[in-house]
This record gives sequence, structure tokens and C-alpha cells, in this order.
Amino acid sequence: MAAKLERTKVVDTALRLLDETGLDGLTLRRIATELDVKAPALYWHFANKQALLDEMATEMLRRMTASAEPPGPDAGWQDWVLATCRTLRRALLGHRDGAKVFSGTRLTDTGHADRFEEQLRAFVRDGFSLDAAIEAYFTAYSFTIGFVIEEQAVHPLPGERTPGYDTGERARAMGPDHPLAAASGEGLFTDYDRRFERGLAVVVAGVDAVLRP
Amino acid sequence: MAAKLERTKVVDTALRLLDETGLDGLTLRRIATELDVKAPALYWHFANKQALLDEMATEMLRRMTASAEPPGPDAGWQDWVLATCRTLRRALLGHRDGAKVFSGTRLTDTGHADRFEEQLRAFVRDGFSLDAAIEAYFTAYSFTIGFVIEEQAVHPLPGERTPGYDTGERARAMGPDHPLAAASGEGLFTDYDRRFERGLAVVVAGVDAVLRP
DNA sequence: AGCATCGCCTTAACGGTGTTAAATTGTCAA
DNA sequence: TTGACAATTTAACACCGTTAAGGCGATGCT
Repeated sequence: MAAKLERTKVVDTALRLLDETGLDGLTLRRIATELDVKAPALYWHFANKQALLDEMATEMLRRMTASAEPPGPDAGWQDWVLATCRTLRRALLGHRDGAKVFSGTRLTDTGHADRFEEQLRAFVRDGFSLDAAIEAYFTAYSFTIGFVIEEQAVHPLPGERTPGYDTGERARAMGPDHPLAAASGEGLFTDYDRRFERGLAVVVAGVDAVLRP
Repeated sequence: MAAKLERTKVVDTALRLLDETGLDGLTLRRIATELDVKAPALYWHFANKQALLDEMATEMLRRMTASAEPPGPDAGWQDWVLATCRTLRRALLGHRDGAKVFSGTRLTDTGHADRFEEQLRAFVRDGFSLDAAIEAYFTAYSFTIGFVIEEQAVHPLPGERTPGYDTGERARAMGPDHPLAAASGEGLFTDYDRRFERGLAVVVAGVDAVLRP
């Protein structure tokens, strides 16, 4: 079982390096150096770089479901949607370019099936059809992915800020012909926590209005 | 002004090649060959590859706003949200990896400001505060981006289908312990048109319930 | 007409990338 | 002791984005 140990060690190192270098700077040679090994050695454990990236995304999801407590047994579908999306966002924000890594990969195992099943069951328990449950889940999921991708374009890591998103300069570029657009910079590039919660509330209210039986 | 003509020719060619090769296969040498030119010649027109990608994304947006008629003058905010998101989705679906190209770039001009301004005005005209308008817009925008990223993972181009998203195999992997998850493949990987419309309806209803004054 | 300038392109090269093939080491079993 | 096998190294390949230097043709100035 040394193989599996080594595999997870590679993934751990790669995830840690991801925060330092970003997705573009994450090369196999760099990962290998960090592990005191030459690059081709990684091909013993992974078929190619994409397989490693897939495993990284899967590991992110594993840690996410491991870290966050699921809602209690009497929780409604709303609680489950809120909990799932908040946890997903935190997991994506946990690594630089997390959303890009995640949305570009296919998961390598079904360890997340438990949570997914519970999420769907919460809907069905409250009267949703399976079809409506999937629709509701996927809508909230899509919103979360899209939101964090935009968020990480501005904040590569929590606390950091990508230079160039200057609201003042943006307002000037919009010119006097677009007063609303010019004034929107503040509302578009700040306060992502609050805005994510409001967006989530919008989605939940929408599901309640359109999909709830 | 032959320079500007050449610049747009490069962008046109790059966008056409994108459909054939995908984002990973889109190299400067390939683009240059297609233009009967050597790769370094591109550096006369663009500072680097990212600048070309930015211009490609901007051109996608330009074509999008040029192709789709805006709603009439008596259209409500709902019409504007629906029109904007539908048009955005079509623009992203118009090219292989369109959503990835788009979400990874910063726009190079303010040609889209007109539409954005009209979108916000539609909200404000119906009583929204600017803050609520931005929140509503960004929520719908995030949903659309996230949705199309997932969609293009399954359908790289309209009509094509990425191999490996087999619902049967997926159901088997989920096992008998996860009946809902196992049955969800059909609802997750098919019929994106209808599901996008339903998701959009959810978002609009949510905005109506949470953000409308 | 001659000469310099400038726009646009080419040639050559650099350091880096993912990936492969073959040779090499270390370890444990027969 | 020998052999099998896992795990890694060395060497190399084809390709990538990018830079430096120079060439070439058209334009404009004297």
C-alpha cells in the first residue's frame, strides 16, 4: 500500500504548491522537485497531468465533505442547499484558482455520492420530484461555480486582490454616457461574502417559487 | 489602418481555430501558420498570448450584442434578464471552450457598456435600487457562466458529446446505496436547453421575491 | 535621385513544458 | 544466488510562449 500513500502525498504537495504558484505555474517538474524526485517519476502514479488534476479536485471535495457538518436530520431542503453551496464555495476558495481546477476536471471517485444523495433526499422528503430536485440542485450549483470563478478573478486568495480592478479607472472608462455602469464597480468588485449570501437567498427563493410542489 | 484590419483578422482566425483545436490546442504557431505567417509576427499585433485571448473574448461579446436585438422600450426587467442571459449563453456556446475563454479573460474595451447600462436602467426603471440591480444582474450572470461551463464539459460543441458521461455506468458506480444519485444522471447530463430555461426562471422568480422593491 | 525612416515580418534562439523509452536501482522471494 | 518486480532516473523528443536581431519594402524628406 506504499503506492497509495505516495499517491496522496503527491496530491497533497500539488495542492499546497497550487496556492504558491497558481494553476499556470503548477508544473510537474516543480511538483517533483518538491517531492525530491524527478518529473517522470510522477508517471508511475498518474497516467498524465490531467489525472493528477482530477485527483486534486476530488481531494478538494473529499476534504470539503469531511470538514463541514451536514445539517441535522430535521433540516429542510433550504438548509441543505445553503449548507452545500456555502461549503462548496469555501472549498473552492481554499485554493488559488480552486474554481478553475474544479470546473475543469472530472471526479475520480464516488466519495461525494453520500452527500449528494442526502441533498436529493432532503428535497424529495419535502415533496419535490426527483426531476425538480435535480433542477434545483444544479441551479444552485451552477450559480456557486460561476460566482466563485468571478470572485477568484478578483481575489486569487482570500485577502489578496488582483491589481487592475480599480473601480475609479473603470468608472472613467465607462464615461458620462453610462452613469449606472460607471457607478457599479463598487457593487461588482467588493463584499463577496455578503453578495454570495444574497445570491443564494435569491436562488432559494426562486426554487421555492418555481420548483417547490 | 491596415494594422487594425490585420488585428481583427488574427482574432477571426483564432476564433475559428478554437472550434477545431480547443483551448489547449490553440497555439500561436498554429494560428500563425493559418495566416501564412511565422509565430513571432503575432507579437507585432499583440503584446502576448493573453492579450489575444482577451481580444477574442471581447470579440465574442461584440458579436453577441451585435447579433441579438435588445428588448423593446416597454420591456420589463425580467425581459432584460432573460434576453441578456440567453444571448450570453448562445455566445459562449458559439465556440468550443467558449465559457472557459470568456471567464478567464479581462475585456479590452467598453463596447459592452451600452448593453450593461440598458440592463441596469431596466432594473432602476422598475424601482430597483442600483445595488439591488447589480446583485440581481450578477446572480443571473454567475448562474449563466457556471451553467455553460458545466454544459460545455459535456457538449464541447453543440451536437458533439464528450465521451465518458455515460449515465448507465454512472448509475452503476453510485451503487444501490444511492438510488436518487444513481437515477440523477439522466437529469444532469441531458436537455440543457430546457434546464437552462428553468434555471433562469428560478433566478428571475428569486429576484422578484428577494430583491424587487 | 538618394537616403533615412518606419511598419511588418523572418530567422534564430532561449528556457521551459508534458511526455516517452530505456536503463537503473532497491527489495523481497524462491 | 538468482530473478522478478516496483519505483525511479537519465536522456531525449516535440512542442510551447517569448525575445533579440536583422531584413525588406514602402513612404517621405532633402
